[in-house]
Amino acid sequence: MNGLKNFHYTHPHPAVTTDVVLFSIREARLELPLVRRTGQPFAGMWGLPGGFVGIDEDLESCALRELEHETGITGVYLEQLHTSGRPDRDPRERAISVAYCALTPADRLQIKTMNGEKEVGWFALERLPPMAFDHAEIVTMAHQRLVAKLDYSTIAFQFMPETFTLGELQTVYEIILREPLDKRNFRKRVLALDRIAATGELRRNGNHRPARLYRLKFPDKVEIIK
Amino acid sequence: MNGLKNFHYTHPHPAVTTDVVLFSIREARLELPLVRRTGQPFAGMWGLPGGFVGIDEDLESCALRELEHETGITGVYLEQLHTSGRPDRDPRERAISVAYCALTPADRLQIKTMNGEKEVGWFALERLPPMAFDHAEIVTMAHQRLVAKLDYSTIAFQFMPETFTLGELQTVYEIILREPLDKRNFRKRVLALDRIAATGELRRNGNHRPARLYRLKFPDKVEIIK
DNA sequence: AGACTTAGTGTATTCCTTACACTATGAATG
DNA sequence: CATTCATAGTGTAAGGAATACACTAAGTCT
Repeated sequence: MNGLKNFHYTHPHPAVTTDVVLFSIREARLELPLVRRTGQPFAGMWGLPGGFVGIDEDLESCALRELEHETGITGVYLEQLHTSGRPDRDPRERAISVAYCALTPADRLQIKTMNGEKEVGWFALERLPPMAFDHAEIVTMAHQRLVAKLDYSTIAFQFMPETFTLGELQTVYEIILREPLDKRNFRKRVLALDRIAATGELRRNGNHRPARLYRLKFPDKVEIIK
Repeated sequence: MNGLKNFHYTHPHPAVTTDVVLFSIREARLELPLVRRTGQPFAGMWGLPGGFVGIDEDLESCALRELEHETGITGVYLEQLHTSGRPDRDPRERAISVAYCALTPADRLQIKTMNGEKEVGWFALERLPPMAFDHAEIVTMAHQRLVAKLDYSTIAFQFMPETFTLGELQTVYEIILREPLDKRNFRKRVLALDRIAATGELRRNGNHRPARLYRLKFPDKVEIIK
């Protein structure tokens, strides 16, 4: 805390923050974590996880640090989304927010929720609460980006756990696109990408034929396709 | 100038700048304007037009203002590109740059070059000089974005003057893509977009049949296509 | 009048996308 | 142990989109 120090500039500098829209697929919905704000402004309201950029801190590091600090979530896929700088977006002082879009498989969550002092809530994209600042706009932008990237990149693979079935992968696409897909065409297309490989293992769940398990060939890479 | 004033904060704030990569097609090349730096750091080197964001100034306004101030160019198409914030990118102080990608037809230029004190130079994308800060990286990103957007948006139309021929439009595409296109297929595709309309006028230049002139139906709109 | 230069036009083929229905396999049930 | 149940897994035909390709049109220049 620098509460007692002062920093001087010959011209005024804006505050810079990062904010993260972290998507995950939970309970067959596209959901994201929001943090209950404790201080002013917008105290008590929900907002994106984020905070001020350290003076020697990279923007991505800041986004990841604040995400971990406020939600306990680490190891996500992260890409820069947009920088919002409307002069009136923060009533206290000029604040510029560099927004990031992040994706993570649902099985990486819940390891350490409620580690900070702040309340964290998961919200379905369809049922978002009123949000602080211009965070609603940022979420909209992130969603548009996600949908757009679905069909020219391998971004959806970032929702998948270590191993997964083709049925599960198809379900992820269907949830994001909000429409059913043809099973045979989906498999044909996704296998033709040559980005996933069968592990040789099977998954046995319900009273039905077991499904082959697959894994990503390049787990952390999101590629432009076609 | 605020040389005598001081601004105080309880925690350090970064400086925020905007930088603009403005593409235009000149002499059958993709070119962009750079500004000779006068002050430190990188004095004497070339850099993107840009500068500090005013404390009550929108980011886009800043980009447009600095572009006009340093190069005299106005009325361009502008879209946000990327925000660079590596802590060491400016040797003086922490500086975060919001980069914009801009496009303009060549006939809007040269109206008032050299209006400021700074030297402005146009450089072919293939023959860029050494550049200040991380501006070379920013230009690379802008170029990648432009090429990518060529085939899923109507962005290339932003290079065209009020009226133009299909041959000129095809040449623009060929310059950016660095490959020749089939004339009949190009016309079929571009007319099918239904974004340009014949004016009814003809253009007579050389010793050959005159070409029909077209204009954009929605001059300022860049749309996602297909 | 003839040569030159770019404008302007249509069709056949190939490739990709889409639509579509049945068999396979293990679990659960009685 | 036979039957039911639920999801896994597979191929082909038709339609639509992208591609390859060559000649005529019209005005200028000599």
